[in-house]
Amino acid sequence: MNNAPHILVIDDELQIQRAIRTILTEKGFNVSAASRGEEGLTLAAASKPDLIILDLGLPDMDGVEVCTRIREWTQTPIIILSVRDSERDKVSALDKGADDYLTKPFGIEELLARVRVALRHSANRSETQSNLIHAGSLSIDLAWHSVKRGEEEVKLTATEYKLLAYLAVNHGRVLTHQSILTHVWDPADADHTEYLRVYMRQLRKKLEADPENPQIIITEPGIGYRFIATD
Amino acid sequence: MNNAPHILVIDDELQIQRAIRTILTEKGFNVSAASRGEEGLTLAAASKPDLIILDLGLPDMDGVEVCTRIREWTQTPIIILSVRDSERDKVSALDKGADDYLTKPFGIEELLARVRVALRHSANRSETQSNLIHAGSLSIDLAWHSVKRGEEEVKLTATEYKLLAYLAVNHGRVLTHQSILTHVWDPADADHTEYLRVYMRQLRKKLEADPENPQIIITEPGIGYRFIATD
DNA sequence: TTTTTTTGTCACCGTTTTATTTCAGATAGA
DNA sequence: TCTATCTGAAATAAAACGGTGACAAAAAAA
Repeated sequence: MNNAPHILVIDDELQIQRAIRTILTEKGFNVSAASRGEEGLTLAAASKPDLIILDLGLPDMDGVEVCTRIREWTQTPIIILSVRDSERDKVSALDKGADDYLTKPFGIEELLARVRVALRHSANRSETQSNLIHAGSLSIDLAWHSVKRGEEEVKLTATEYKLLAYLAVNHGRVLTHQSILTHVWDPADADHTEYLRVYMRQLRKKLEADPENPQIIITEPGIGYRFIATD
Repeated sequence: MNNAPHILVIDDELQIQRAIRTILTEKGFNVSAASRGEEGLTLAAASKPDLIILDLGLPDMDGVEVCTRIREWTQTPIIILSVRDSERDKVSALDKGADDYLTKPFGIEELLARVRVALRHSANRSETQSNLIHAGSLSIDLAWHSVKRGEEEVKLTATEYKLLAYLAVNHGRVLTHQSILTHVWDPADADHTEYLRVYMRQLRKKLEADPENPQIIITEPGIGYRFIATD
C-alpha cells in the first residue's frame, strides 16, 4: 500500500503539467493528472486525491466552474494556478472554494511550500475528525484509536486492534483469510489461518455480547470473515 | 454578545495597521491590534483570536519567530504580510506554520478574500481548544510555557516540555510511538522508542502523584501513549 | 577552563503479547 | 454412517515490550 499523499494536477499546458508532475513525484507524492476540466472532475471523484492543483485556463470549461463543482461534494484543498493576476480573478476563485491562488510564473519552492500548507490543513482535519463505525453497542473510532462497548473502553492489544480495524474499515464485505493475513500480518503469513482462529476468538470474547453466537464478526466458512456494522 | 470572528493584527506600521483595522471593522469583524512582537504574543494568548494577520517587519523580534511561538500552542490561522518577496522568505514562513503569505503592496480585496479562506478553515475545525490544559492537580499553560502542580511551578527541560506539550495538545487521543518521535524529535528518530521510555519516566516522576501508577500519562501497550486531561 | 545540566544509550527483568500446537466439535459430501 | 475438512477452544512456548536504574556524551552555564 502507498501512504504518500495523492495530488491531482489539472492543467492543459503539457509542459507545465509535466514539470509539476515530475517535481511532485520526485518529492515522493503520488501524482495523477488531467488536461481538461471534465477529465479532472472525473479523476477527482474517482481517485479522491488529498490535494488538487488546478490551472484556471482550461480549454473545455472555466477553471472556477471546476472549483465550484468539486466543492459540491468534497473539501479537498484546491490550489489555483493562473496567468491572470487581477484581483477580481483571485477573489472570485478564493470565494468559490479555492484555498490558495498562485500567479504564473511562480517559484517551484513556493508552490511546494503552499502544497505543504494545504496538506497540513487536510491532515489536521482528517486526524481530528473522528470517523465512527458502529456495530450493536460497539463503536470504533479509528482516528482516536479507541474502541468502546457502550461507554466502556475496550482494551485491545496491538494486533487485535489492527485486525479489528481492517475488518471494520471493510465492514459488510467478505474478507478472505488470505487478504486478512496479508494486510494485518504479512504476505509471508498468508497461509497461517490458525492465527485468525485464535485472534477472532480473542476479539469475539472482548467485543460480542454472546461470544458463542457472534453477531458482529461473522464466519464465512471456507472463505473468511465479515464484519457487520449498523448504520 | 458579539460572535463575529475576532482578528488580531500585528503590524508596526501604524498607517497600515489603521487601514486594515478600519476595513476589517467595517466588514463586521472584531479587531484588536499590536505593534510589537511580544505584545502580539501576549494578545494572542489572552484574546484567542480566530485569525492572526502578522507583518514580518517587526521592530523587536523576527516575524517568523512570532509565528513559531504562536504555533507552539495554537493552530489559529496566520496570514503573513511582508514587503519581502523572495521565495526563501515565503517558504520559511509557510513552513514555520503560516497559512498564507501576501507581499506588499497587496489589494485589499485579495486580503479580505484570503481572510475568508482562513476563517473557513478554522470554522470547520471548530475546536474549542484552550491554551490551558488541566489534569488532576496539574495545569499546563501552553502560551506561557508554564507547567504547575497545584501552585508549584514544575521545572522541565526543553525536550520534556516539548514532549508534554505534544501529548497535552492531543489529550485524549492515542499517539503512536512514531508520531511522538517524529513530532518531538525528528522523523529520523522514528524508531528510537527507547527515548520515549526514558522521557516518559522523567515526566511521570515530575508530574504524577504516584509515578508507578500513572494517571495522566497512560501507556497504550504496543501502540504509544495517551494524555488524560480533566475538563 | 571547570562544573552542572541535559540528552542520549544501554542492559536487565518482569509482564504482556504473540506464535504455535493440540484437541474437540461441527459441517458437508460420499 | 463414515470421513475429510474446517472452525473453535484451550494451553503453552517464544518473543516482544515497557519500566527501571545507571552511566556516558554533549551542551550549557559558571
